[in-house]
Order: sequence, then structure tokens, then C-alpha cells
Amino acid sequence: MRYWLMKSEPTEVSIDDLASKPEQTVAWDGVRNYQARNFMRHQMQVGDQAFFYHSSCAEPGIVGITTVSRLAYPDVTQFDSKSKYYDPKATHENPRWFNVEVTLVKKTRLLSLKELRSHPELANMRILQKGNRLSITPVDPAEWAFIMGIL
DNA sequence: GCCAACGTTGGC
DNA sequence: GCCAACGTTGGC
Repeated sequence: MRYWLMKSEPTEVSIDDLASKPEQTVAWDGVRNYQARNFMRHQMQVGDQAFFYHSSCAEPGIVGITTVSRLAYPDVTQFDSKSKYYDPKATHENPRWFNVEVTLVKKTRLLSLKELRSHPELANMRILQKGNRLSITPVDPAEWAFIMGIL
């Protein structure tokens, strides 16, 4: 089992949006970065756990825990010409983009980016590296355990 | 709104 | 296959 951190802009899907969805489950669609896609497509397994992270907002940070509840399958938004995630180069025979589904495990307190940065144990987290932009990153088991300990 | 970092695109 | 231009991310 692996651990992950998945960013979402709360104006798109917030932790409360997830909590209010049927089955508290959301398709992680709209990812248009190959590295992030490959994590979902090739590495994520049902049962993996992920921190839910609010980005591009007033208080960026971890706000919840989710679990992967469905393996990657072709992202339907790539075929929808009305979607902002539409990709004219994608076909049903050759889909470009994939997504998993995640289910809420629990909301947590806000563990802010500032607080994450304050812990030397977390200094190597991808999310804290300068210039990091990846919306899905693996989390080291030791880092996961440390964060669980302070949540 | 600014801007650094980084990914993608497309001409050559 | 190089690389300049451009677009996006995301914290501040």
C-alpha cells in the first residue's frame, strides 16, 4: 500500500464538497499532467491512502484523509467538448487521461503549509520543495506516520 | 496581482 | 532533437 498527497483547489472540490457527495466519493478527473496521470494509472491501488490538500487558496494545507476506492479508468471529461478539460487529441480508442476515484476517510484539522514547513522531519516532502507544482505526489511512509501523529 | 518554476508546444 | 515562446501552477 502506498501513500499520496493530492491537491485540490477548494473552489473546484473542497473537502466539504467531498464530504457531501454520494458515498463521499469523487472522480479525480481533470488531471492534465503526465507525471500525475502516471501515478494514478500505474501506481495507485485500491486501499492506498492520500492526504487531501487545499491549494491556491487563503489557507493552503492538508484538510483530510482519503482512500483510493476505484482503480484508474479513462477520464470522461477528455471526450466532452463542453468541458474545460476537453482534449481534442484524445479518442476513446486512445484515451490520454485517466483518473482514480477517492473516498473520504475523515476530515482533519487544517494542517497548514506553514506548519508543514516548520517540521524538519518533513523537509524532504515533495510538496515543500521549491517550484513544486505536481498535483499528485507520493508520500514517504515515515512522513505519513509523522503527519498522522500531529494531526 | 506578481512572479518563479516548470511543462508543453511547435518551428526549425 | 533543440530551444524559445508561451501557458499554468500556486504561494505570497
